Amino acid sequence: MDDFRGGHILEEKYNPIAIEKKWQELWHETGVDSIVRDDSKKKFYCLEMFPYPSGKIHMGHIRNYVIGDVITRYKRMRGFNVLHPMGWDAFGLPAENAAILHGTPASKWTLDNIDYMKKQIGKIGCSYDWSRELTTCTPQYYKWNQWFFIKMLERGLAYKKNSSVNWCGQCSTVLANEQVIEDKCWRCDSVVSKKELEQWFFKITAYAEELLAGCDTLTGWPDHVVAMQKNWIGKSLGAELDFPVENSDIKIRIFTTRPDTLFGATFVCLSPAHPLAAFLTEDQEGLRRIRTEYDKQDAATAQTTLGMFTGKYAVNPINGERIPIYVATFVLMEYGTGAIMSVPAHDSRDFEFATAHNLTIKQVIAPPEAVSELKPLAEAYEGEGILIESGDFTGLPNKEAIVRINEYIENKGIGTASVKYKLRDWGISRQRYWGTPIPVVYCENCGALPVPLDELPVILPENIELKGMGGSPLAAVEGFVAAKCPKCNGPARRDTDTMDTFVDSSWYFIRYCSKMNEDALDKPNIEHFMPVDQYIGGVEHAVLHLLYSRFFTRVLRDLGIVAVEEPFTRLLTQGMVCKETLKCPEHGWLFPEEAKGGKCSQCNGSVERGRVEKMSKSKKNVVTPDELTERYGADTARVFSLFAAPPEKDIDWSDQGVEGAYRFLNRLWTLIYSNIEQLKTHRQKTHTTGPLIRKTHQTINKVTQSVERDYHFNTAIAALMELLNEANSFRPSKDEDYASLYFAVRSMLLLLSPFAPHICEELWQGIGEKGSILLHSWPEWDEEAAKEEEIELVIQINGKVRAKEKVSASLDDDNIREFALKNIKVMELLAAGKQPRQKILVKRPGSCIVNIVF
RNA sequence: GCGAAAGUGGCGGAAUUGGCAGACGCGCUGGACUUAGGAUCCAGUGCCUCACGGCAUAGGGGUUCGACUCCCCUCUUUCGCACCA
Repeated sequence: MDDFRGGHILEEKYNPIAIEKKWQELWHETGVDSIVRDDSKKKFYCLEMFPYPSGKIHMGHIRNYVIGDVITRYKRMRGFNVLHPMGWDAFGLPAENAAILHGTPASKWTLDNIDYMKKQIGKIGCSYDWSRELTTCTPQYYKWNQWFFIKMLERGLAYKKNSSVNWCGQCSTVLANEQVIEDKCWRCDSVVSKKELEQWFFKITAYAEELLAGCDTLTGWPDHVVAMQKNWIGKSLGAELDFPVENSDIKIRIFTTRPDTLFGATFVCLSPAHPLAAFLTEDQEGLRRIRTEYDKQDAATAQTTLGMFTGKYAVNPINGERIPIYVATFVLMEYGTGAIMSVPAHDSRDFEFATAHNLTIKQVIAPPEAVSELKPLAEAYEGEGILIESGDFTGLPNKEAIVRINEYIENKGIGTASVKYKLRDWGISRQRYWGTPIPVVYCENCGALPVPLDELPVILPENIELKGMGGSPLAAVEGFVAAKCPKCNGPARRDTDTMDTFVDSSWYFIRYCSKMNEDALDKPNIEHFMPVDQYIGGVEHAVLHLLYSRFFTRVLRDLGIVAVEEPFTRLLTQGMVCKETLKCPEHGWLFPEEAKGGKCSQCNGSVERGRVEKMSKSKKNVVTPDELTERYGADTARVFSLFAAPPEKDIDWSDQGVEGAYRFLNRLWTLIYSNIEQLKTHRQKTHTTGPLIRKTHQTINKVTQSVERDYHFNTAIAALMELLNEANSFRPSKDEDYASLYFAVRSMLLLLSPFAPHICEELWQGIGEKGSILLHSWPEWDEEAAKEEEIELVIQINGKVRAKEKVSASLDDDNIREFALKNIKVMELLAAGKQPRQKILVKRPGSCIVNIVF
């Protein structure tokens, strides 16, 4: 700790590059910047979404990590024992693509990238506990993916079923969704088709209800993210009913959310993929055409009225009516039962279909105000109403009818109340190389068997040649595929698929609770640190990653590993980093240096200023962290990105804004440097009162409130700028003035240190404080010292501001009102004979308002 | 189409529970110091008006002594979902 003994000499000029390097090294060497577990303090777990090691850190990462770092440093100064880890989401397709295209082994590519990115992260001065650094592509990590897989298999939460994948016939390989570009293969440009493969699934639907109910406990999450989760789970209440097929003992089971409209069902629709479709349809050729359309349709291309009559009729079980059975492409096999009853009068899709096919439309719900006079419907009526032409249920409000009809069908044995979810089970098989091997072997005699737990991990072979042809790359690796059956010891072969990388990120926050040299699932560690108190990341993970993590946490809870059910108490979804784009009508997007003087450097044509868009290489509006830290230093980069907007909003990158942040730090430096001797001398003197002391207390208050209230760092920094402005215009002459200045400067450094740690540490040492500023506690404000002696009295007449005057803060309410009445403008009105009807007084900190109403 | 969020100066953005709209920064204007300034410092800067004053928080209405804030309608933008029966 000798390095923090004070007596440090400041350079005249602020030199961020030198001081940042110095302190980063010193903090690292002395361990000041890493936080060790200390059970005497309250824990705080602050986590940023770990990066995929794509090669370089970009501004989005920087923003994410800086927000997390500020929270970490702030909470630490407030006396918390903060867990703040970092790691690498290291499995994934880009590494595999690099291997296919350039022959670089995926592991080397990944580890090299991690090396480089770790250096970049170090340069922005974030304080991580690197003893917990994890890399998901290491066997030590993915072993546990396999372990969880087997545990889930044992509990029936992992199972195999057929599912379709994107298939490129030309390359004879499976494609991930992101490798399919406009229905074509990313490499050979040939058309992609669907292929059925047997794949592994995790039964997330078993937790659907719990995940949905848990949404209501996520009070620390942004509302829209919770809404997206609920919407994704998509619960709907309804009923399942059997519609018998005429002249047969076959029944068609349908799902509906509107049993109240049962009397209005005028036809039944089957999905083209429904097993009964082929069985019932007379025109097989026609069905085949529709099936082809159905298979290739997606949300954008779907036709709403494509379908055909099967030639058969069904019986409406509630009234015995004979209604036709259709096949329709708008009915999805994956949802509900793959068959519906169509009620064209009360469902817009059914209405459209019925109109196109000339089918009966029978109204059974009337709007409450129009029961007596019904007109033919021009569109489906989907609102509330009263049942009509519905047998014994006629006259009931439809809400009530749902309940009564559900009871009726259950009693009659023709149906049952039913709950459906949009949420599907999570398919985790990937026909890919760079991922966690699925720990299953197939024996000819014994079938599919999990690898015994004590044989884990199943190691992913490295340095294999990837050609990008054929099915799963691992299938071509002889040494990997060959295995022994754990049951009969006979020859067996391994599953050659790997797991979805979302598996890796579904529990990494639990792994961090223990150091890398400790047991991965150490219960006391997990119990101590979980849940994550503050999670920070992009909205793009609002559904999948967060939902999978919530699912995994519950599975791990059921396995006795975790005690909590929700992994993330508070969630902050930070906005994107955007920048203005520049475009030449001839040459497209331009770099700023190609558009000097508003002219395109190639054709000299005038440049259009494009929209402000998310930074991306293709739009040529990227600022790299490297150029920024080399030019201005990390502290400037940090201050700008925090000052530009509150964290949840997008920020608009501006080079001039960065300059502004840099100037702010320079002004701070200059203020301290130019008063350094007096500051050092008056360090010990107790300060007195005065405007600067008062402003300092107010600033401590303001900064603390801004941080506490939703991490609004932009207003916190603004308050510090105000204090600096006031300190700059303060002209000290007496000893006590310098003592005041010292107090202001010292507080300012403490308050600014989470935002700009390097410069604050340098100046802290410069003014002769002892010990690292990082270990200092957050300053407290004194309510009394922050109070103004004089307050501003705003005088309103009929709600309009007419005058402002300074009055003593000690005046009581009546005195203030009296004072306001003596105002010249008020007097004029009084003299004119008007009588005030009301005198409303509002007190605010530092000011008060009197509204005189005539 | 459905759902959610948002709309404030030339720009990014401020404004506890309804209580001085525009904090702070950028930009711009003028000045100082300079051989010079794209450095630094000082002053000014919502709009209209010579001024008194008036008008301003997407637009329109309402509640209120008082509305960026609450209520109703309209417009625009962004995001999510998109045949989920």
